Amino acid sequence: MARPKTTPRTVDNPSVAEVTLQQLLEAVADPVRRSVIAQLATAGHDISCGAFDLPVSRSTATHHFNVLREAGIIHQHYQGTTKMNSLRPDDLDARFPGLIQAIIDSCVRENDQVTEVR
Amino acid sequence: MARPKTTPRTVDNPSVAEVTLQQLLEAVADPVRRSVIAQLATAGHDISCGAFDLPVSRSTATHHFNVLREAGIIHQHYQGTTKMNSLRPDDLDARFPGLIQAIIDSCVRENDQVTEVR
DNA sequence: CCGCTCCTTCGACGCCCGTCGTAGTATGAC
DNA sequence: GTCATACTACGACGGGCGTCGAAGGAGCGG
Repeated sequence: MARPKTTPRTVDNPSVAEVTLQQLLEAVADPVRRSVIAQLATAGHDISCGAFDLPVSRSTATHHFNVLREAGIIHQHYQGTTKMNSLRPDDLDARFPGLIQAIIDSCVRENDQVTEVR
Repeated sequence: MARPKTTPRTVDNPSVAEVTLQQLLEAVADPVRRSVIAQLATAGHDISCGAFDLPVSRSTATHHFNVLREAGIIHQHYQGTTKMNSLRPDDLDARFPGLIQAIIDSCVRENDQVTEVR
């Protein structure tokens, strides 16, 4: 009712308290998602969804971004039609001390190895 | 094959170099396996396969122990017909700095929460 | 209004993993 | 030797997740 036909583009990033260890570890268990983490950590600035180098289709990529966001690993926000991604400030560290950082570090190393073999 | 009918009961625990990040994270993404980790960390001593409190059948438990061992997280050795399990000394720390310990800590906390709700 | 770009949603599909029960092997006690 | 115990190996099954393509909404620029 009186709902606008068009919904504005917003993203709701979950609060830290809503994230479970299960979610976090599942999110990180997928190589594509780890690649996203590595690219974000290496770049040091926000990256749009389309600008990632990923071996999957756009729709699959969207899925992975959702998983990462719901796990509290990345933060997303719209900027026009473009969706920007950044590693979330490590407030997750309060719930899982040291875990996020250790994971990010491992992801970066893993990614470096891959690119260095090429 | 001239393979002896009876193979003595030995376990080969993989070397650290053979473990991949993928293996480690997959291993840790399962709640049953995290429970094993938590119980080992809390106990502080070796635990036999049969002495764990797990919500799955014995054969399934065996499967999980294999995954944990191949991921370099636990060490197994026979003692008669009993197979003992221990958390592996953190030589994995060289490959994935801080990761194992952060995971173990999170597993313990997670387990504590569960038991404290009861 | 039109078209273009980005990203999302939906349904479908295939495969892998966790699960089980059964049957089997190794060890130790009697 | 016989029996009991502890764990393993194997085959089967079901559900979930990653994957895709097609179709569609949101914003931007003419």
